[in-house]
Amino acid sequence: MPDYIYTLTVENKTRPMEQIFTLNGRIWVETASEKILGHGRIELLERIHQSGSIRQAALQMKMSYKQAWDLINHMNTHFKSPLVTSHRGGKGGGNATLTAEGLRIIAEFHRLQDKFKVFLKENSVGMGF
Amino acid sequence: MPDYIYTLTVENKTRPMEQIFTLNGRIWVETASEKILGHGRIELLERIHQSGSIRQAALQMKMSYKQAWDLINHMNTHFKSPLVTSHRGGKGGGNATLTAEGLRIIAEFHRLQDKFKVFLKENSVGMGF
DNA sequence: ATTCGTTATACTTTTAAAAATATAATGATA
DNA sequence: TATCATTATATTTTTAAAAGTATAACGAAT
Repeated sequence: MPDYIYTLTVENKTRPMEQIFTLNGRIWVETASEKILGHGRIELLERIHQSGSIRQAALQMKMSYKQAWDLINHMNTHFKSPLVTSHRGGKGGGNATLTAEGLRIIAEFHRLQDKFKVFLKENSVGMGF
Repeated sequence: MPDYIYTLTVENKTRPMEQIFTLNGRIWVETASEKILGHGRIELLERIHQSGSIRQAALQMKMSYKQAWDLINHMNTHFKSPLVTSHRGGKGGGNATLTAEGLRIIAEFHRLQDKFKVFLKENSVGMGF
């Protein structure tokens, strides 16, 4: 910087001059004791749907196969009927597909999620922060 | 159990017969890169307000003093003005009090939280799960 | 001046969650 | 019947977050 230019720095290191605060959040489905369904599980279901494989879905989400399997198993045993059916052996080594109930659950969650997005947007503007 | 009593168990271990699913969620305030304010921090502010002490607030929440201090410091440096002022030494060893801005932020967050509670209740009934 | 309980800060240890690893089971296909 | 990639499951290792520990600074009250 040439020495005939002078600057006055008003902001400081720890508190940037302009910060944009937004309202964000998460919704999920739970019982009295545990979480049943949320963001991550829905994405997992969707990736299983498009790949036909638990392993591929897990890889795409950088999640261990074990974790993916545990989540699916948990959902399958906590909804009235399973959301995912899987088979091992055969062509490709095995496969996993969504049940009609699984697809319905995804759609239902998206419906809620869309309403929630509207809520967040509406309440983000004019926040007193 | 006497042997003349017979029982028929219909539910199974992994899937209790009747499960009540409810919608739950959390909201918070964030910038593009980090969380600024949520549930826990609001509770911390409130407990500092009523106890006049960071240490007591932390103890009540079973949180380490360090964690409490870090959270407060983070808030103080990320809002336009500090939410908490603190002093060491003197009567009682030191103290912490909320600023007017701190009290305003609590009220503002509660306002949002109340609206969110309504949202959750409205969308919990008739959920397709 | 000494005591006291708290604030402020650095450093170490614990803990729980997630990932990684290992291995058996499976069934279509070549 | 040998191969293959995957499902299913147990066990071990890694990791990051939180808690715990230690210590200095502080100032009112005695």
